Amino acid sequence: MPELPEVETVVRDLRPALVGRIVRSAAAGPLALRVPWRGEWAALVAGATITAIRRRGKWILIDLQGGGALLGHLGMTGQLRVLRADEPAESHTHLSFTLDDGHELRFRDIRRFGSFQYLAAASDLDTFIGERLGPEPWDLQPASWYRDLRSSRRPLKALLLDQAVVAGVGNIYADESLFAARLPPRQRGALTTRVQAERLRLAILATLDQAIAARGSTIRNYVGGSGLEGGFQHEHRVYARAGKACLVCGELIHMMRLAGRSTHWCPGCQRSSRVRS
DNA sequence: CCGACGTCCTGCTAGC
DNA sequence: TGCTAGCAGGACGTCG
Repeated sequence: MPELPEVETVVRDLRPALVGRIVRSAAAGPLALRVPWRGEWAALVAGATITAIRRRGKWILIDLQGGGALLGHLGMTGQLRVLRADEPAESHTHLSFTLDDGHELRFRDIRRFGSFQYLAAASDLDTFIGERLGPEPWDLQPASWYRDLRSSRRPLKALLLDQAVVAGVGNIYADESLFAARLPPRQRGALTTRVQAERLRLAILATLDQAIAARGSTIRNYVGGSGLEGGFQHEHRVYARAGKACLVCGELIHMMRLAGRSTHWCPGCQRSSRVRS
């Protein structure tokens, strides 16, 4: 479910409820997440003060006093919320962290593609993130971004989904960004011009900024850290609009399978630029 | 080495 | 109305 704007919304929602709180205890349900929660982590987390909560790509980092950290990923259906400890846990709640103010941080995940793990040192965190994630979209350097696109034969859609190329873009925002940049999802990275690369970079930033302002997109399960649904699904211009008229040119939005994901685009607006010999 | 594809899991719904 | 195949905001391992 959650891409960068949704994760950013969760983190912003949770920050005031978490920073400064002390974790009293941690408890896991019987079903394993993608990374199984280890029993010994509970003792390492208990008693620690939460000093920060931040986002990197689609990952959530909760820093603990003493250098440890919790590292979470929402997968497709993950929800991370702070609720009163006396509220009954919803179905599919797999992890609960009791806080010192009568609340609990709860991780709920229907499909269990998400994960939550404890890392003992900041260097572990840096290594974990470093070997998976490229730059945040706002940190992309035009020159290296252009070089990365040019050096690959993969379709632009596949490059946008690759977290090592740019961190945080997922299926919705890849399609919306390519539409905003007027580039066809199937275009090979190697055929991208400097002008197109810059158009795409700026389209990603604009799309993500708008989505964050709308608190992300709720298609099925997503809610923010306060339990609120997102609003950006009402502003999608191609995603889940197959068969409907393009809001810019009126042609029908198409859907195809690309890089293993459903891909939505407008054949009128996103034409391949002819390479002339 | 790179890129395409299958797999993990549950729930909802489009289409028969 | 009732059933079921197929699909869903992701990441990663494997295969060619």
